[in-house]
Amino acid sequence: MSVRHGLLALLERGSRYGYQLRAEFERTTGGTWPLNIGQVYTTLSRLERDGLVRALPENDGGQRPYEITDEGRVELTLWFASPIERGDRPRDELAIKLALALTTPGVDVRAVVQTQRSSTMRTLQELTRLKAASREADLAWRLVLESMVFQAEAEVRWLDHCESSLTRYRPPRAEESTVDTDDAEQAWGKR
Amino acid sequence: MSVRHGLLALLERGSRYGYQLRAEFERTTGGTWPLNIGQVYTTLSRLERDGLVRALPENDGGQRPYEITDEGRVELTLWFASPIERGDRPRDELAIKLALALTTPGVDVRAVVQTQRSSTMRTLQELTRLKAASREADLAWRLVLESMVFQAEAEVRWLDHCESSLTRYRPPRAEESTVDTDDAEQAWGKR
DNA sequence: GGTGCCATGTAACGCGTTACATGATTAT
DNA sequence: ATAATCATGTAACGCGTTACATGGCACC
Repeated sequence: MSVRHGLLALLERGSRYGYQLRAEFERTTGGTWPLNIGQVYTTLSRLERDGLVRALPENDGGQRPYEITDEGRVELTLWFASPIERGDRPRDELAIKLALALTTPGVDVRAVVQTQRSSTMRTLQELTRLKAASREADLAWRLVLESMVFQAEAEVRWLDHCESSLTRYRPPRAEESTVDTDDAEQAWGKR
Repeated sequence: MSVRHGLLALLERGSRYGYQLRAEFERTTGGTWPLNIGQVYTTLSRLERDGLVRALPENDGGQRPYEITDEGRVELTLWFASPIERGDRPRDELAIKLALALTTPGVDVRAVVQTQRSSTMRTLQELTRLKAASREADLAWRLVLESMVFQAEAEVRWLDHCESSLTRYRPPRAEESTVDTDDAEQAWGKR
């Protein structure tokens, strides 16, 4: 929903057409998340269908600007007023990968952790470089950048935490409960 | 791709059918990200189509187990071996929301930050509760939990950072560059 | 006999991405 | 002239979610 609401927010500043919307969206987020132009048009169509946006007549330059409707303003206000909850976020692929690596035979979990750590550290360096190059006037873009820095730092800390947990952890002996036979008939077959 | 690769990883432990896959997936991630059963079947179909998985004949119980193929094992190994890069991740809705809130007229950015902060703090409490209730044996689930804790903590720190930036920041006077007129003809019209 | 869980699917839709088609204007 | 950029769209596909349909089996 980021794009949908993002476009709505941009239209709250005044009427815009597709290409402008993409450019402004990418500008305020510093080009971090490039926005496909095709998606702008399809999203505008859906917004129009839902009555949150209204298409204006094509102007001299052959451009088709849109404006936000009152209903759109309500929706936008609601978006800004409601927090993003845990359930709204997409699955965390890294967490899932590590969780599964732990119980997949033949996977060197430590290697997975280390590879990710190196990659994230590189990202962190790149972010620092970008931060140094950013104009101090552009608050929005700086905050987005810093959001990514905070996240990357947290990820590194978590990866280190994972490693030390791996060291400490002794897997429970197969006395009971845990099952990792080849075919899972024991775990599920008889019930 | 989390689900696709996740299922592949589960099948590496041995042959499984749809319902089992969902249950195991949710178990190793502690039910944090519930997995729709419909998606399991469609994903299995695509995996089969791509030759990463093979359907086995229906068994006595009317179940249709799948097994991983050699090609599937290659794909899985690749997944574990390659880190998750910045470009792979989805857009961060919170960062986008805040960036846009900054330049949308009539939006109380401080209120947005505070609302989100409260929500994230509540999440953090909930996570602490869950952590206390978790069995120490289940390493995967604990690590997933802790990943979310680290992320939530980083988010709170970032929100605080945003607030203090807002306080410090004086928006650049409209002498030059910045444009926020109603219709954006000045910004784009003449070029 | 009904309720509920196990189990397998299908359909419809939204979001997101890539690629392609078509023109107009601008720059070299 | 032709190459690049601006600008608007369409098509196809993957992933994800919700809802619905169907059937078997167990339990009360």
